[in-house]
Amino acid sequence: METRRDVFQAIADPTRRDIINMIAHKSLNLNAIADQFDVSRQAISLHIRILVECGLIEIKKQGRERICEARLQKLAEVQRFIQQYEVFWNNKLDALGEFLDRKNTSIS
Amino acid sequence: METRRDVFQAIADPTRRDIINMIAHKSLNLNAIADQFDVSRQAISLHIRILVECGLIEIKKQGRERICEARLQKLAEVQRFIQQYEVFWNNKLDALGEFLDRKNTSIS
DNA sequence: TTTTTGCGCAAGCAAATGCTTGCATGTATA
DNA sequence: TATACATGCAAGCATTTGCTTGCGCAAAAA
Repeated sequence: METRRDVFQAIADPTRRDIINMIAHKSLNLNAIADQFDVSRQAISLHIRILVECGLIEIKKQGRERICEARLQKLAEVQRFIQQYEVFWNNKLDALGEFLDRKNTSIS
Repeated sequence: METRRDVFQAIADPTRRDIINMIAHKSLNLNAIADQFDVSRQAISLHIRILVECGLIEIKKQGRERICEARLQKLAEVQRFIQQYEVFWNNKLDALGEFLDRKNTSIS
């Protein structure tokens, strides 16, 4: 049912973006992450599960700890989506963008 | 209450990403957009409202029609988030990435 | 071995999300 | 003017989301 875990949805939540930020350069265990937030450990655990399910985090068991490591390659999918529209805010192509804009104000 | 309309959340929904795709190069009125989907016109209307609220779409009234134009500059915010992690999947920096990865497997 | 620590599981809940149908209204068109 | 079209508004509803608390269990520490 909830196989809808895609990366776009995963990064939609600000807490999850914070978690990504937190472990991007330094892997942390679950409780160390949860300590940084005001919400309960369990809430963070659920966020992490979502990140795991969509491939943005990998968990390595180490004794009783779960070390969360960032696997951010999946963000490339989002980048691909964004990049195709980069033309619309990129300075060097602003002229083109506005041109297309004006050209299509009226529908066919 | 629902001023939580941020761009990340807006693009989390596949239908809304489709809408963005649809009007990126060609502005369309609301019904023309809704016709492309299986869901009701009203459902699409709500999606468009969300896109308007976060600044990704601008509506120009034209007679009885509402022309939806893409204003994708706001996507730059997402790009900024993504770009800081580009190093983690960029080939030329893979070595560095893996190095940092290994280095931080154990928490401090 | 007893206790503490790290974490998962499960139930419960309020709010948000995505969708629908029905009705209202302004704007073109016949 | 009567009618068809483009759209908004509102109510209702099922599902998902984000969160909480309480319990259980295995691993580490005392």
